[in-house]
Amino acid sequence: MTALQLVWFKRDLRVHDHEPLARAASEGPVHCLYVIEPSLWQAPDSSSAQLAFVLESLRELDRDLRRHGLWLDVQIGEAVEVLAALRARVAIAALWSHQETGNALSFARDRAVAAFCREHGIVWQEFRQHGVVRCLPSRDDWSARWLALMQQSVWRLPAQPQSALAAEVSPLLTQPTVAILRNVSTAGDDKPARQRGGRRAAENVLTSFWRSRLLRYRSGLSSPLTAASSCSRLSSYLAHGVLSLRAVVQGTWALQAELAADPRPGAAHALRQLQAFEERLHWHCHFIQKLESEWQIEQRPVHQGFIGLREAAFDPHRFACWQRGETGLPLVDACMRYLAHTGWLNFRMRAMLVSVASYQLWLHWPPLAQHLAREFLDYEPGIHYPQIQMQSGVTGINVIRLYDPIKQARDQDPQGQFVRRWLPALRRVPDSFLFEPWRMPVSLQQRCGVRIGSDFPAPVVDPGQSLIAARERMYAWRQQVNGSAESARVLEQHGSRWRQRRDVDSRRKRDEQETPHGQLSLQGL
DNA sequence: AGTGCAGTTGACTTT
DNA sequence: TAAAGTCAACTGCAC
Repeated sequence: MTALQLVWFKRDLRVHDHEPLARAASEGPVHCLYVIEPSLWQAPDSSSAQLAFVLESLRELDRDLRRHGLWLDVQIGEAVEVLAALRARVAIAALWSHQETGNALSFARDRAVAAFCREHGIVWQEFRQHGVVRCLPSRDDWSARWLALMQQSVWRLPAQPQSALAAEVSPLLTQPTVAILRNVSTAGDDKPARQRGGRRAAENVLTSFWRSRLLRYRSGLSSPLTAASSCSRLSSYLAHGVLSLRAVVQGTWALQAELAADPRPGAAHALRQLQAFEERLHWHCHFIQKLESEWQIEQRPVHQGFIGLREAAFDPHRFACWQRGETGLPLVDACMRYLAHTGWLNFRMRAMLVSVASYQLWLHWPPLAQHLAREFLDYEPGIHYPQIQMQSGVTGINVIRLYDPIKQARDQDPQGQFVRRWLPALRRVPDSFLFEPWRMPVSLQQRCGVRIGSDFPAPVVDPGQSLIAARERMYAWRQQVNGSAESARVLEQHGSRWRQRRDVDSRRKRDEQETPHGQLSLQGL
């Protein structure tokens, strides 16, 4: 019996550009494993829709592996138990996987696996798949590290990888992978319009973005009406690793190079869109790094001076209204229902949902984070928690952004198509009242066939007053923590160095203008 | 043709 | 990926 190279798939459900798989395959016979871990899928931040997306991706992963003479062994159980059972039957030469920046549960699971490996003398080889650095000493040279990783060439499987004999490994040999997947229940997948998992779907989305949708990227990003087709829509595929971030970055660079050499007038426009997109790929890793560097921020605020800000004031009724899309604020409710239906929402509207919950409704952020984690098909813990905390104003280092849902509606959905589509009760309300239907006189309500308070909820808070109150509370609180050692620590540990660099640049530019030197100073003589 | 003025736009600051 | 306010520059128009 030859010892096998065990490749453990987690949030990296692909064959292309898979470093652990490629390296393991050059070492000896490979066995590919995915573990459906009940403790993770029963956790309050995961949902059946996400599981269904993963199962769809596993099905295609198995198919792609079989094209290379390999196959995917899908096991159900806790990771350490599954590994122990495997080890009882076959010799494991090494465990190969990508590093994962997950939640506290997957972190604990990884520690248990590490202990198991140590105990049994199994070497666990982990590799980076994002521009995220374990045990990052300083944020200062982070961008350079990101660039270096993205510039490395993509990994390919050796031509003829050697598969570990299935008979040796699996007692379920008679049951092909697809049958196992079919038996996993996804009851409760309540998102009829969600994206489908799998490599084929991912490639189609990527291709349509690069071929055409790209051109409306910047202009269509903000409005919920256009975002679904203008945004890249890669997030779910990146979150589950169906696409490799590096491959997307390199594809973006290649297309940029092509466009830079293209003399046609449209090329410059396309190039600008791609630059905006590339910036966001950067931010992707910047945020994940925060959770990697400080895993505790899943539970407590990044800035500990914000402990106590909202906890005691938590109002379960307001929270339930927000969750169900029944706040009585039309754009907020429309967005929540759209999200429940599709598992996706564009960035600006996500920010608005969190802002309204955090400020107007004055809700503590962890319950918001948990609800949205389940709703987002593209839930990526490393992006999720830092983002929610930033939008709810407890990081202490970011500008407080208070969204006015009425202004957002007027800006992003001026004709009210989005609101009317997702809130049929308001379909006949005229534009002038659509975003503040509670202002309608009763006679008008009757004429539009909607009674505010029964057919459509009355607003759960006064949106104007609650916004003003929240602003006052936030600035008072910030005043109090300003200049504290904690503020300096957060900035040092998590702050983007981008702003700093720009400040230096603009200061240099200003200095050059004010005190001309060298040849420039001769110009006026 | 130049001036004054109201209204608009954009860059920047403040909360 | 805020919103509101300030200010200077600009625009169109009347005289």
